[in-house]
Amino acid sequence: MKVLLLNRISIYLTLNRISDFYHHITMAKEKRTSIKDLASSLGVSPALISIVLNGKAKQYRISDEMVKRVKAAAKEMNYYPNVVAQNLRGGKSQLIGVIVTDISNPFYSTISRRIEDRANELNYNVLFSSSDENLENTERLIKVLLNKGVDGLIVVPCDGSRNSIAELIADDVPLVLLDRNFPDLDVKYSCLDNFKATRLATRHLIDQGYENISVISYETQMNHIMERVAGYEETMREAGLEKSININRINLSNPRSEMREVLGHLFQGNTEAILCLTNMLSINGIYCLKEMNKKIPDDIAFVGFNRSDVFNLLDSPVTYIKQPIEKIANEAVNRVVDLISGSSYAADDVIIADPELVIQSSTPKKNVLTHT
Amino acid sequence: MKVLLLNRISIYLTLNRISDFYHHITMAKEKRTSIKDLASSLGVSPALISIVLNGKAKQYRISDEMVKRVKAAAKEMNYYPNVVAQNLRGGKSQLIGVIVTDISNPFYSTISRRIEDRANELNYNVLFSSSDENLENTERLIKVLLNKGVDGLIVVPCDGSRNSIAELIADDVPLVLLDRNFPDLDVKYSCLDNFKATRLATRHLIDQGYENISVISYETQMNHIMERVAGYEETMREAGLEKSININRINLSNPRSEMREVLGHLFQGNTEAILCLTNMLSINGIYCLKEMNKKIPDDIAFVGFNRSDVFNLLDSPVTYIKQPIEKIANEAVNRVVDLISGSSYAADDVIIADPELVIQSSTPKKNVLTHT
DNA sequence: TACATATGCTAAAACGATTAAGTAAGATAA
DNA sequence: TTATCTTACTTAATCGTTTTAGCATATGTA
Repeated sequence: MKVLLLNRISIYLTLNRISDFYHHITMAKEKRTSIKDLASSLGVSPALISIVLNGKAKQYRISDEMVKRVKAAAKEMNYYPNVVAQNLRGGKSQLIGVIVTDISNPFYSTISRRIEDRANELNYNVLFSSSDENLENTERLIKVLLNKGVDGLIVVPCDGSRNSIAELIADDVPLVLLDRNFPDLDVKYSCLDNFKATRLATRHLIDQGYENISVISYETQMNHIMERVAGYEETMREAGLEKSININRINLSNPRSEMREVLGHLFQGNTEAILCLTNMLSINGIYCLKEMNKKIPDDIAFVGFNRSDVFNLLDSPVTYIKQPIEKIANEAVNRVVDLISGSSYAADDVIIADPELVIQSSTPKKNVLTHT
Repeated sequence: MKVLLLNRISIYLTLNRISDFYHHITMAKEKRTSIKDLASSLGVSPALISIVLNGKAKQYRISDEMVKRVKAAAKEMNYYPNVVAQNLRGGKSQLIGVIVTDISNPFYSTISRRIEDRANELNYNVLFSSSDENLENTERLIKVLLNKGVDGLIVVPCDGSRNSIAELIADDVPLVLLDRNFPDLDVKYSCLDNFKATRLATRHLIDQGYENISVISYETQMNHIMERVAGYEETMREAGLEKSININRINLSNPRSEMREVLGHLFQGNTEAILCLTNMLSINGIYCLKEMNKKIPDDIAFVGFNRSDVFNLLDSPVTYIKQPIEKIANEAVNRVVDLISGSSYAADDVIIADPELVIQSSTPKKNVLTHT
C-alpha cells in the first residue's frame, strides 16, 4: 500500500520533496489510539472514556446515550488500552510468570502448553522462563518477572531455593509451586503424589515376583525426589524386602557416564528390576542398557518415569509412571489466579495429583521368565 | 518474621486490635524504593537521580561528588528502576511476542528455549503462545500479543496466514517469521534452507546407490514444505531419476492411519528408501514400520527430519537432516530486536540457515546389502 | 565594571490510564 | 423561595521515570 501510494504521488515530486514525503509518511504513522484521542474526538474528558470502557458507567451515572457513543468511537478508532500504563497505575498486568527448569524438557514443555491454554482461558498471558535448576538463575528470574509486573508466579523451585520462596510468601506475592514443594513452608503447590507414584511402581514389581529392585535417582535435597525414594523404601519394607533396598544416586553434571557406572554395578549384583525416578534418568538408562547390550526385560525389568516416545519404541515397551499433567497444570493456574483475584477456580488449596502406572511388557511376571 | 512479631505483640492486644495491627503490617509492607525516595533522602531533585543512574552525569555536568553520593544511596536503599514506568515513559515494553504452532512440540520447545535465552541476553522477555497450525488462533494471538504491548513479534506462520502477515507488515509491526516464510512478501525471516536440506538427503541416498526414493510429506501450501519437495524433485531429476519421483502426502488429521496406508502402498511398489519431510512424520513412520515388522535398513532405508531420541534408539540409528536451531533462533531474535530498536545484531536481513546431514546406519551403501 | 561563559543543579511536562472528589444544572421537596 | 437531591459529567492527582528548558551562582574576559 505504502509503496503504491509513494509511486503514484512521487511522479509529481522533485527528489527533494520525495524525502519530505517519506518523512511525512513516517511521521503520520498512525500512532495507537489513546484515551485522550477518544476524549478529544468526542469532546469529553478522558475520565469519562475510562469509566465507560471499564464498565463503571452505572456507578458514575453516565448516560446510556454517552455510553453508546464512547463504545462506538472506541471500536471505530480501534482503541485498545495500553497495558503498560494500566500496569503502572497500579492495576494488574494480567500476566503470570512461570519459571520451569527448562522449557525444552518435554515434561515441562507439555506442562507449559497446558499452563498457557488454561491461562488464556482465564484471560491471562504467561511469561515463561527457564532456571536450569540453578539457584542464582531462579532468583534473578523471580526479580525480572516481578519487575515486569506479573500478577503472580508459578515456580518449579530448584534445589536450595527454599529461602527465596519463603521470601516471596512473606512478601505476599501470589505464588504456586509446581511439580515440587517445600513441606515446611506454608505455600500453595500443585504436584504429583510422588510417594504414591513409586509405591505403585514398587508394588507392581513386587507383585510381578521381583525381589531385588534397585532405584536410580539423583543427588538432591528436593522433596519430590525424597518422596519418591520414600515410596519405594516403605513399600519394600512392608513387603519384608528391606534387605534388598538399593538406591543409586547419579550426579547430574555427567549423567551418561555415571549411569554406565551405576548399571555396571547393578549387573554385578543381583538386581532384577530397575526403577528410574525421573524421565531423564529413564531415557539415559535405556540408552546405556542398549549400549551394554542388555535386553529389557530378558536381562532386567524396567520401570520409567513420565511418558516418552522412546519407551514405546522398544521391543518390549516400557512400564512407566504417568503424571496427570493436565490436572497439575490446570490447578496451578487456577490456584494462582485465585490468589491474584480472589476467585475460586481451584478445586483445593493444594493439589496432590494421583499417579497412574502404565503397565507394559518391560515388567512381565518374573516366574514366566525364570521358571519356564 | 511477620508471624513472630505478631505473636509477641498480640499479647497486649484485644482481638479487635489484632486486625488493626494486621492492617498496619499490610500497609507498612516496605514499599519499593523509587527515584523520589532517593531524591528526598539526598535532598535533591528526582531528575538528578535519573540522570546519574542513567550514566548521563557528564552530559548534565553533575559533580563527581554528587554522582558518588547518589550511587551510594541507590545501593544502600536497594533501588532498582521500575521497568513498567520506564516502559510507559519510553513507549517500549521490552517484550517480544512469539507464536509457534505448539510449544510442546520438541522442535519448537527447543527453539523457544534458545529464543528465551537470546532475548534475555538482549534484555527482552518473551511471551510464548501456540497456534496449533490454526489460522483463527494465529490471528487471535497476534491481537492478544499486540494488546499486551509487545515491541515485536516472532511468528511461525500457519497455512493461510499470508494476509494476516501482510497486514502486520503494512502496519510496520516489527516482525520476523520463523521456520517458514512467504517468498512473495517483503518480510524478514529466519529459516532453514529447506531446498538444500532435501537436496542433501536425496543426494546422499543416490550416492549410496538407491534409485527408488519416496518422499512422505503432508498436505499444505506452506512454502517450507514445497521447498523440501522441490529439493527432492530437482535432485532426482538431475540424477536422471525423474521416473522414480514419488511423493506421498498425508493428511494431518489422522497421521498414524494414513501413514500405515502410505507405507503399505510403498511396500507394494519398489521403494528402496523413504525420506520423511518432518519430524512428526519421521517418528510416525518409524512407529508404523515397527508395527509392520519392517526393519530399517534391511527392508528399507530411511532418512528423518530433525533430531529425535527415537532415531538413536533403533538398532540402526537413523540418518537425519539437522537444523541449526541455535542459529535460526538467535537470528530471529537478533532481527526482531534490530527492527525494534535500530540496533544491528543480526548477521543478515534474512536468514537461510544451512542444514546438516547426520549420516547414521539407516542409509547404508545399497550394494553392500543387495550384492553380498 | 560589564558581559559572556561555565557549572551544577531544578522545574515541569510527558507517557496513558484510573479514580476520589468536585461541580454545574436541573428536578424535587419543604 | 430556598434547600436538598439527582444527574451527568469534569478536575486533578497519581503511578515512576525521563528529558527539555531554564535558573542561579561562580568564573573568566575585555
